[in-house]
Amino acid sequence: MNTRKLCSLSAGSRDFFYTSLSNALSSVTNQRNLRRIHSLIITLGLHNSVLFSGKLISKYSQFKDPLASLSIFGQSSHKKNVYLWNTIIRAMTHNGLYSTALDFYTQMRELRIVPDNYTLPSVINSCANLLDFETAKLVHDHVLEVGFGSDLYICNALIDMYSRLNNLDRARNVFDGMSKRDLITWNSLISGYSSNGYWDEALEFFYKLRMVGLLPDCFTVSSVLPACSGLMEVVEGQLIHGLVEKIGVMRDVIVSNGLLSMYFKFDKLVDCEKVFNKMDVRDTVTWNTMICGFFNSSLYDESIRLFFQMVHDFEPDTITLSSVLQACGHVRDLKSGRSVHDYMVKNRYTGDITANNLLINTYTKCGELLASREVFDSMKSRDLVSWNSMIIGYAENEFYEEAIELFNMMKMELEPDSITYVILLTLCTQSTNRYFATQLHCTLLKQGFDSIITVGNSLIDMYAKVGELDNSLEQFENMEARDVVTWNTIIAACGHCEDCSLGLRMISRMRNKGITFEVPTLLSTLTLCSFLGAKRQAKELHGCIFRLGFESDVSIGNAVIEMYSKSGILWYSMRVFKLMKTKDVISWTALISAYGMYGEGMKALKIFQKMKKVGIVPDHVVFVAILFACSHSGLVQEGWDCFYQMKNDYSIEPRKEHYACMVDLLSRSGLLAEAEDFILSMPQKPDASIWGALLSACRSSGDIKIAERVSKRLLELNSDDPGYHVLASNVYAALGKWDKVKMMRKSLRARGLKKQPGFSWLEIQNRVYIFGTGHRFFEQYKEVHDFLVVLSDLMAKEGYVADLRFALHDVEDDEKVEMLCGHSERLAIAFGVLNTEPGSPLQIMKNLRVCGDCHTATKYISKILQRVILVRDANRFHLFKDGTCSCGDHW
DNA sequence: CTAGGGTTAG
Repeated sequence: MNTRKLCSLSAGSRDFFYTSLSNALSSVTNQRNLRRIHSLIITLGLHNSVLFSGKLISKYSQFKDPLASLSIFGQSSHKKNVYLWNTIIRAMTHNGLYSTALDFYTQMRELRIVPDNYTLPSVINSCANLLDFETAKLVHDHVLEVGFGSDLYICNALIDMYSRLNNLDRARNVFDGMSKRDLITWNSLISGYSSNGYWDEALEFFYKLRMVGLLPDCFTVSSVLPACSGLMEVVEGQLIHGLVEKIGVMRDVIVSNGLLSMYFKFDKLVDCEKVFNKMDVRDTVTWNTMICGFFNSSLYDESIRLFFQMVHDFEPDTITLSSVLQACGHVRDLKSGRSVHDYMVKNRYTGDITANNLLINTYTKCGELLASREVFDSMKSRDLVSWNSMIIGYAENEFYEEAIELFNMMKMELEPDSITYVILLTLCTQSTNRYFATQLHCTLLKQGFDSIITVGNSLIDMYAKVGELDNSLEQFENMEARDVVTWNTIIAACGHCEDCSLGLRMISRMRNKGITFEVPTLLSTLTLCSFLGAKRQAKELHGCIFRLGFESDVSIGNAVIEMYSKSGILWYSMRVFKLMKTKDVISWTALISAYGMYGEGMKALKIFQKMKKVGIVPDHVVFVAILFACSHSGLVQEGWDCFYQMKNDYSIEPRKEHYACMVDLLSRSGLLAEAEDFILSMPQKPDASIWGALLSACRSSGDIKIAERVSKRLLELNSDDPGYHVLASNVYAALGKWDKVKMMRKSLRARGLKKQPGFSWLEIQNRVYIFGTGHRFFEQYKEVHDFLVVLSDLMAKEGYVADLRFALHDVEDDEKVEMLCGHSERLAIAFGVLNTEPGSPLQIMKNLRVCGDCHTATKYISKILQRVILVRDANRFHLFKDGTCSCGDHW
């Protein structure tokens, strides 16, 4: 029928069409038909009717066309009534235009029109979505004012609103004031408690609900399940699971997803599988929960496998992709990572920033930096995380300059955040670019990032790791706010810089502030105690660990093993190792290192065999320990075996530490030429630590020719570590080339590099006494000096001749002897002998390596005085007994 | 119900 015909109809017929149109409007199912009816209404001139305007407004809003609704409302301005106002408010809320809805509500109030009980829930809902607490209170007052205070729907909406505004007291008040409640009332309150983390209350009301005889539905259950997880109430969770099966909401996907998530939180993977297999309807969230759950349970391969199973008949979303990419990165599964990437490209998922950021991350972890960069460059828009991820990629793969370059590029596009600075400060601890560290510190000060605690913590750590404890300390003292990590970091800093007394002071300051010790606190404290090597302190700390209940922590156990071994009680290390319930590769490494330090290479090898037998896969660190052990026991063949085993059986590329150990092993065993060839065959450029290892061995073996050649190489590297300069300068001193020595001293001073001063210390009756080389001002100095003179005579009679090559100054020979006698370890030994019972063992600690002459002298002293002397130097233990040393001169 | 970057520790 055409329009013309319609217009010429009689009044009765018009009534008929009026009703038909109204019915058609109510039952319209798509937007196209709605538009047709709309134009018909206009043609018929019925658009001024309040009824049709209202119906059109709500229909357009149903089909998500709020602009159409708005224009109809605007056009009928001359005769708006309550009905239209209500309709437009509901329409706006329904389409998420909450502030517009509230504007209409305000206008309505100004016109003194009261919304009906169907519209007020919409108004309340808008307040909730806008998180507008002030308006929320006004609306609530208005509700009470107009007498809707006990309306079920309105009260339900109010509870929901206050829950979302995180004001559970008000939600609870509304709940308590209601005379009639339905399941939605209960669900709103329970979900409010649950989503705001009030687990106890959520469970409490769940039980109350059951007591009043109501049957929970899928919404109730999915609200209360997180509360079970949150409270770690596995039994409650299982009970609810049982209930769910009984009342039959099991078929609901949301409920099953909730059960899955709960069982994953309790690590009940078997139950997860059961629930998953029972589900006949699954959705994307189901798969995401599975993939993410396996990831969180460290079953990365399983989560990758599930992804490829999922894509057969399900479309993943960006959350799925993010989860699976994380898993790929974790296990460095480049192949799967690439497949996921391919999938993303083929299915046009490449616009998601998060997924791309994770792609960068995955490729980075697999060492595929070019691929990371390709993703980074291909991104249409990048956020902070993109830049930070790419910088981390460069930093983790030791491309420090590239990381810095990217940071400079980043600054042109957007403001770095505190995390960027933390990343770069961490980079500074590894890179040797000290200039950049200063620059970075200045920039972050200018931007005010020094007030962010994590940045401050990273500054403390950075300065300590480049050896500038003073700067760490200054940063620490200047901080206005500190957290537990700050304290842990400053204590660790003292450990890195070997300042025990400062470390111990920091620990007591921390305790006085009432800050709770954490695992890292104790780990740092253990490191300090290991360095100190004092038996009493070591045992006290171990007791403290028991009292605090940290004894079962694996990393703590590992550090305790190290502490006892470095304190000269290897037996305790073994006992702690045996008592540990779980041991990781680090525990075994700690024990192997311990035996290595005592020169027990064969035992270390046996432990290594046992470790492999119980199924622990060796990592690169344990190979450092085993090579170190071989080198300190002169086990050349065994060392080579391990070196090749590492490459061939475990595909671990040797790092410079491994090369340094091998060079050490070869050169200590007198194979200097072989060691030099080995260095020249290295795939990487040998650094100072490698040449340094050869040089120190040359010195003890007395091969001056190679020594001079190696010194030259070492100096060419121009390392910042003063130790190597001192080593080279000692070679020239031994050669008598004093001009060169002087020149080097000068250049060291000019560059501000200071040789670490030598210190020795020992513990007598719970007190630690420290001696520095050439120290004269301590109690009993005269007695010690006189005793050393007497001792020299006795030693001379036994055949001792001072090895003047170890006196490092250009002075007369008798003065050189005098200087050697002033070496800190000799002072400590003499002091120890004078202050302990004759015949009792002595234990001396030294921060540097023991000098050759002192080593010989100590052998004589142990024989003449019949004392067992245990000396721990920077590298290992020497047990002097009756004129010999346990190191067999391999040191 | 599910998602991305950082500090302390061998």
